[in-house]
Amino acid sequence: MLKYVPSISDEPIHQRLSDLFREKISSGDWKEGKPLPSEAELCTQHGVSRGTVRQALASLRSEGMVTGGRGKPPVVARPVPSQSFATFMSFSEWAHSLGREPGQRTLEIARRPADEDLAGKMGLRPGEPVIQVLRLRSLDGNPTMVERSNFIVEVGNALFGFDTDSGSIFGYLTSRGVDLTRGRHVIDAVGADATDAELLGVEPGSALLREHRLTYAADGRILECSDDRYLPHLANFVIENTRASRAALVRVPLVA
Amino acid sequence: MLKYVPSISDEPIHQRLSDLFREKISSGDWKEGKPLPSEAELCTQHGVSRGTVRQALASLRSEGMVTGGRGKPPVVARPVPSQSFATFMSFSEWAHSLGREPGQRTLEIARRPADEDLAGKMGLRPGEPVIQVLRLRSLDGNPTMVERSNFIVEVGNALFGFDTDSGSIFGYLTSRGVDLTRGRHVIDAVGADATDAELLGVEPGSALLREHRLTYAADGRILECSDDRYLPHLANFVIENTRASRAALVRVPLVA
DNA sequence: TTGGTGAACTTGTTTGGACAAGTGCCGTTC
DNA sequence: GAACGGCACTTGTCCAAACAAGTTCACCAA
Repeated sequence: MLKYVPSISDEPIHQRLSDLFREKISSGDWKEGKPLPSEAELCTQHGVSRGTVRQALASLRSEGMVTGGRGKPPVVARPVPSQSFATFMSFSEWAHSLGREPGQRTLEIARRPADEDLAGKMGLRPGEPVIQVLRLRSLDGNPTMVERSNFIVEVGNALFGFDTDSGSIFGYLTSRGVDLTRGRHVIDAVGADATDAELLGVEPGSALLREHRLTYAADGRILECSDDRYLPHLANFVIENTRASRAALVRVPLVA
Repeated sequence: MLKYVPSISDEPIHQRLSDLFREKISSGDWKEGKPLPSEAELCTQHGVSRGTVRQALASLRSEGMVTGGRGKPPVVARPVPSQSFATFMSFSEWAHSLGREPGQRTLEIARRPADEDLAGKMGLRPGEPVIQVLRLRSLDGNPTMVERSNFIVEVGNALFGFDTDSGSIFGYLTSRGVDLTRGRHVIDAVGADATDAELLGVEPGSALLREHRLTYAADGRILECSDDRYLPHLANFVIENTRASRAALVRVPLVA
């Protein structure tokens, strides 16, 4: 088997391929609604076996970017790629991926005991200390989101050595070796409280889009619990699902 | 290869396996946080090859129900399975899957020309007629959501022969052969207007969670455009993502 | 007791082959 | 010209094998 470029990267082939395919789609090289090359063609083009090509395509399928069926060639369904873990977890990463400039103004960073509600969510004993950060995030200078984050001490203490006005907490923590691996996001709506209203420049009680997030480490510990409130006319959430592929999104009821 | 039960079903093996695994998890047979049997064990248990078992597990992985890594046994990450297409698309299906009783009161069903905004969203010419349905949906008798649906005439006309107070429009349409295959959902927040406020029993301007949906046919035509507004303390949306698996959810900005 | 080595086991990656099932096209036939 | 049949091509499914890479745990040595 002949490899044209003996890649330096140690990423598995199927992952490099799916990244390549994603890029071909987002760059418009493979156009929406148009069929992409057959599996056999992709095999010979990249010098890999069909299993590997299928593995790469399966990744795109599960994201809803590609559809297709038996006999029919696969078709580009959605030109907008789904977002990587980092892009979805980090406001800064997200902004950069859009070519926008993220901004942040830290209003408070404090260490205080968790109240009962927060302790319950984070699996701590009530009164155990957490590091709380309150920031106003902006896109190209426009206030967009109020971010309230709570970190466990072990993680949060590292933040006192970081200028939270300088950029991404997510990026800083990962560069420090904190292994954020999983996020659980609950999306609902909430009326702006006095703080939200003042920071975002809206009337108190205005509808805000809230993303309530729990961030887990690889071993299952909860590292962070946050409450992000977006101006709904500046950002929202999109999901696609099809009969063939289940969406990872779930609509849940809340018991009264 | 020996099959214990030569199944009558013509579903592919990997799909039957993934359904079985999903059921084992939701029934508590495989408990959250506990490792599940090794791939080799599952192979011998079900008399299939490793590739097939991995294909079944990949399905669960992409839904975030199972995690794992090289060397480590796969672990049940989330006991709540993701929702099928029907469960996520249909309020009635959703309620039933939770063991709750869905309710609906039709306030209006009308045929009128689409305004410019709606026509743009649905890819129609302004003034082309659509069928509009306004319903109040409830869970166990409690008002939960205001549903505003717009159907293209071809689909909507079938609704005049259906009692929209009797149950699921989604279910009725699919039973009539309408091929709803894809949904695009935009989630944001909105203040309650006068109608919402009265129906849901809240103050005008209260924050509501809005799901704005476009439903597509297999050939890509838009069949339905809806605006569902939930009481945020009664229902919301949850998504999980990990470093390994991209989520199908995307956070998008709105240009000012 | 502690530390390190290594074997056994696990999952991840990749290849190759075979068959089933669906689509599209071309040519034949009526 | 239209309908039919068959062929080429495509994707879906399934199997078997081999190696790479990480984890776990028992065993042995210091």
